[in-house]
Amino acid sequence: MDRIVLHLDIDYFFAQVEENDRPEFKGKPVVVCVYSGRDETSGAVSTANYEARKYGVRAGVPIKFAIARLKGTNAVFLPVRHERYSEISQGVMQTVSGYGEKFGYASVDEGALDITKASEGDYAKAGRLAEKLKFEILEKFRLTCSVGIGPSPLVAKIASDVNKPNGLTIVRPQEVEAFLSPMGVGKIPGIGNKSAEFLESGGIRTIEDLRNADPGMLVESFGRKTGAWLMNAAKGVDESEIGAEGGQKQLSRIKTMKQDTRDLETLMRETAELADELGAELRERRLSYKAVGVMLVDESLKAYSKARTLSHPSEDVFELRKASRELFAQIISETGAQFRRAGLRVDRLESREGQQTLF
DNA sequence: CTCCTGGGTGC
DNA sequence: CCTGATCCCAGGAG
Repeated sequence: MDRIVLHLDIDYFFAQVEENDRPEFKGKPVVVCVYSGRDETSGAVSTANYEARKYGVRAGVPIKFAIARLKGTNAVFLPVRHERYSEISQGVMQTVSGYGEKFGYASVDEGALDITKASEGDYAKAGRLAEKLKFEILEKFRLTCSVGIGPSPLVAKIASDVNKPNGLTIVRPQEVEAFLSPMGVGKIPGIGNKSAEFLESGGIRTIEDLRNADPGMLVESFGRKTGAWLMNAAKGVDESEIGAEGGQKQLSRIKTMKQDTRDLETLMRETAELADELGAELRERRLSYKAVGVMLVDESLKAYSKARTLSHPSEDVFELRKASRELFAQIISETGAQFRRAGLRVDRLESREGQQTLF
């Protein structure tokens, strides 16, 4: 039996949760923000509802830009509440996972489900399953979502994206080529702005163009692995198994500082809390780390990073502080830049004694 | 092969 | 005007 995959994406997730928690926000532009604290309105938009999107306010735009665009409207600006979204996400994804065999958590608002058996290989039945799932999520969580169904995780994900919000798009195997052909190459997950621009500069605009592109050129430009992925993706081919993801590999925290600095002690002070947070999370989840990394971003937003592998796995915050001090000092000595943002990372995580599974 | 850095992604 | 978190890959050095 050929595989059938369902991909689900909760619509404008963070903003939709805020609308549910504060029904008086419904109908207004809602902008969920990550405030950096540098000044009152510095930061970026995390999620905006559709009312706000009408004004060009989308994820990633500066908050100041959003304020300017929404001036004169009754827009609501809210800070992100990750714990709240995460709690709801777990409930939704639990519901989703009950509808199929294998489930994969793609992100806080996205999941993929293998429904080959649940649908008996029948797309009509798969569609009815999706309708039922959407209804249950609406009833239980008052959330709308967009669903795609297709013969591979890739096609299902792209399908979930074409009809939003509250969409359901089914792409049968014999329809895959016609479905993908006219789309821009940027619809393929993994092809962002940079890669799309590069491809377009070579005359490759649509997925059909990509399918007919020279494989040698793709491998030369993108490397062996990504080149091969692109050639397969253009045909909708994606053999990856759902739910095969390993445990978490890294944890990181980065913050924007009120003042630019290149002083080591200031950087240590600014990142002390980040180290504590990472330490707490390691403890809670019973993880140890085998490498430490630091990140700095200068005034022109250029990124610097350094990392070091430890001789033994550690679970200790002091070890993290000590290593980060040395890494920060190295970057400072190698450049004259003033830094705007500073961050810490613990890497190559492993489950501590007790063989608890990670997820 | 392992480690490290930088770049890209995507939300 | 410019957030924060994660993963993946390429390519160079050792």
